[in-house]
Amino acid sequence: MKNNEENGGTEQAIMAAAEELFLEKGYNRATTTMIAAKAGVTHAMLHYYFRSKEQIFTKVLDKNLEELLASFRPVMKSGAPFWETLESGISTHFDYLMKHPELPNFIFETARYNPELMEAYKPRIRETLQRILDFHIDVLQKEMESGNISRTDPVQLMLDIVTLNLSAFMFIPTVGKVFPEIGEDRLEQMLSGRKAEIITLIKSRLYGNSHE
Amino acid sequence: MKNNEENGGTEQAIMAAAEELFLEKGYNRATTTMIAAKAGVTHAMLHYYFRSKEQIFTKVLDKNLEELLASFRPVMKSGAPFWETLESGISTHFDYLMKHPELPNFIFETARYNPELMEAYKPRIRETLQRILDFHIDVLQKEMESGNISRTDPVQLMLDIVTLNLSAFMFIPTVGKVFPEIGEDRLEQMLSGRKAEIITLIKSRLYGNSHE
DNA sequence: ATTATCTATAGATCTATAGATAATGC
DNA sequence: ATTATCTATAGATCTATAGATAATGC
Repeated sequence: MKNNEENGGTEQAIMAAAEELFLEKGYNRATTTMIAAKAGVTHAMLHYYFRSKEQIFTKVLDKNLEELLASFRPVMKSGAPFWETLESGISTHFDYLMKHPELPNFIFETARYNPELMEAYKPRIRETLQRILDFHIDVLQKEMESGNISRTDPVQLMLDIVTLNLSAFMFIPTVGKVFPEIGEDRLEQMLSGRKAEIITLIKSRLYGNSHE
Repeated sequence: MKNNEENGGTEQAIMAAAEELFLEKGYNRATTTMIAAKAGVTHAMLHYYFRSKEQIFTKVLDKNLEELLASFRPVMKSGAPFWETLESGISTHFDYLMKHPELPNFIFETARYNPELMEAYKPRIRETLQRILDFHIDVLQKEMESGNISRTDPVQLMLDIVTLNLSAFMFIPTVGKVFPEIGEDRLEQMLSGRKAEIITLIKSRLYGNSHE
């Protein structure tokens, strides 16, 4: 009996099922039993290929955390004028999340309820966040000194951007869970409307706006 | 053997323990075993007084959801000029959450992973949110027409305010769980810094600001 | 007699492993 | 001989209840 051709092998089938369930339910609520069922394999197979639930989860987390960190990177492609750079950063970040809408909640859930599973990634997370912060502190400082933008605490500004972007993807689908009658379409609309709104919000925070 | 004088009776002790654990861990992760242990009573007592885990949870949810909905109400004490009203609304809402920092995450967690437990509350939630929205649509419309504020989609503006306020209380403590070395003080600072920042943000969104 | 408590246990479910069995690659 | 799979089962843990026992209020 070999591998299980269709889904690219048993191991891949397990990984795929695990990823889907972990992203949807988080570490504690997604059981190995459910994962096996969804992958269409016997329960014992999970342990044959991965030894433990924690190890499967770690593989899933690894991949997805890497993706979330990557979503912050394009923010820092520099060269262009300040606002253009920042705007395209926010925009790229938002678009990235649009393609992985479950990402913010998955990482949040893990960070909050299973922080020990993130231990190994702490240095890399730290480093990424620090780098982003340093980059922006610098640029913001210069812009503020030349009077181009309002005075702001860089940490707070980063929190503005990050929490606005992330929470869009956390809250809107959750509202949909409690009120399914709102309809996918309407929720989609609200979500994609967020992007322009967030950019406008940050722009007027920095530059003011003249009642357009 | 009567009641268990100290903690105001066994029933109260169970409720208190249950509330603490449900708020911290959510419905699924807080087990009846843990609740009994924390309350210092035998496990059977939970079922003697409340019959089921679900019923204990419902009592906790009931109380806390009521509080969250109440946190939206003061936003609508009207009479004063538009911006004063809105600002005091945001501020009051933020202060309210400051006193119940676990509230946003608790309700979010329940809505996302146990929406069926919120069924009974849907009408009241709907109604509260609708009322707030209607109120603001009205006032915003007027202000926009007289050219006092920038053109905005009221739903998006409400999302701005609500997600900014709620996510402050969800993300900052969670960052603290992954990086305990940041320290309570620093986190407290970031959190209370949010309030002024959020108000400034919304104000400049509506009125612009002249680089102060 | 009623109310409160404890002990013991049922029945589900979850993670994990041991050991038998079948297929594949030499 | 190695690799993959299945069956069966161990051992934890979780929610829930039955039934015995003790305290309280008449």
